[in-house]
Amino acid sequence: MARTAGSHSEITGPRVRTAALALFAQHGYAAVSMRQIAREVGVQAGALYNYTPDKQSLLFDLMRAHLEDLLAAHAPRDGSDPMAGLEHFTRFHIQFHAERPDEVFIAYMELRNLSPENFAEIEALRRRYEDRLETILRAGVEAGVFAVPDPKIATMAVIAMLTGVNTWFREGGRLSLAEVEQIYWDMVRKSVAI
Amino acid sequence: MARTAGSHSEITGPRVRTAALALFAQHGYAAVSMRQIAREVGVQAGALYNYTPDKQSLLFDLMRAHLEDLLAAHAPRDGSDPMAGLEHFTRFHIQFHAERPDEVFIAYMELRNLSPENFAEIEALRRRYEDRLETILRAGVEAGVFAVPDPKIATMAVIAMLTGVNTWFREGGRLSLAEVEQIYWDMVRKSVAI
DNA sequence: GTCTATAGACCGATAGAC
DNA sequence: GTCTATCGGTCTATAGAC
Repeated sequence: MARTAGSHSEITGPRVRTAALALFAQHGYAAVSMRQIAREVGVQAGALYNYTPDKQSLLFDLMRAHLEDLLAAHAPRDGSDPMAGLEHFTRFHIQFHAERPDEVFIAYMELRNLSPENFAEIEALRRRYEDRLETILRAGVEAGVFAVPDPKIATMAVIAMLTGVNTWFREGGRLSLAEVEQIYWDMVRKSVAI
Repeated sequence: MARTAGSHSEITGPRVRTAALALFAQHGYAAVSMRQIAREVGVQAGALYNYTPDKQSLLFDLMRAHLEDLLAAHAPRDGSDPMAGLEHFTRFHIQFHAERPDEVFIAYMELRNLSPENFAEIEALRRRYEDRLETILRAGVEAGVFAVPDPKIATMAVIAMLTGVNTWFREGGRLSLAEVEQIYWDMVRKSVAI
């Protein structure tokens, strides 16, 4: 929608990020121009630079916000048993990712478009999340309830399996998310079972 | 390397595809220019159009060739038992994908840069490959050796888990590919076990 | 088959008026 | 805070000489 001149800083800032998120997810960071983002927001291209120093920061901020949300939303519960921790992680991961397909897509697909410094920061955040699962698996091995020869590999295998839901799951399809969750939990549980 | 004028059609054609593959994998299709590809090959940009009608066809041909190689390399063995079929599929998938990281990366990451017609053709090829695994899983369920409530979902879960190897595996790392193969086969086997 | 040159268009980012 | 205008550069694809 076209817009006349005026002051809208509290509205326009979030709108810029929302538009960038949708466009980056659909066409890819490199294929999206600042002019396209501006058109979606309803401002001219130059006005975007009141909200971001450059295009790269726009991508970085979206990815960082997503991973910080992820870490904040998954509160690891210390002391609880590994099996309950693994079930909680599995169901949480599927739900959280299903609610944010665009953010997830960007966080996986646009890593190569980050500057080296930004890439390092994003990878560190992702690693912190992976460590949550690795910790659960190691605790389960020590407790004798999981049979996992290499917890690091098992962590990567489980996360890849769970994140894969986003490539095919669509709301209103053959299965509800709760059904999908149950099927994946059964597979995860068995895959690390004694 | 710079090149003087002359006839090199049998050499240059494959070199164009090789250069495009490496550059698309590293920087992404949208971020790579025809000039970059030409520079890598050692010709001027205009000469590329002797080998491809346009940039889109270059991407499409790389993805189609990869998926046709995949289907040709995985000969399904009819009549053999489901457990052997699943182990063969698992080990084959890991090996085949580990040998072609660039092709795999492109085939997953650049789908949105295909024209609608090309996308449909690529997706049909991928679907044919997924059907191979689904057939194995259904046979195992009928034979009573697998416990899989939804073979379609289990197919997606297993393939996502196996393809995930490519995101972290590096030759010469802590584990050999044979060790990785064994760990993943154990997890796949258990995840569909009774 | 490759070259040079170029068309027609788009890009990120900035300057200065309001 | 947004606008218009623009700089200096990029791009895909094509034309025509050799």
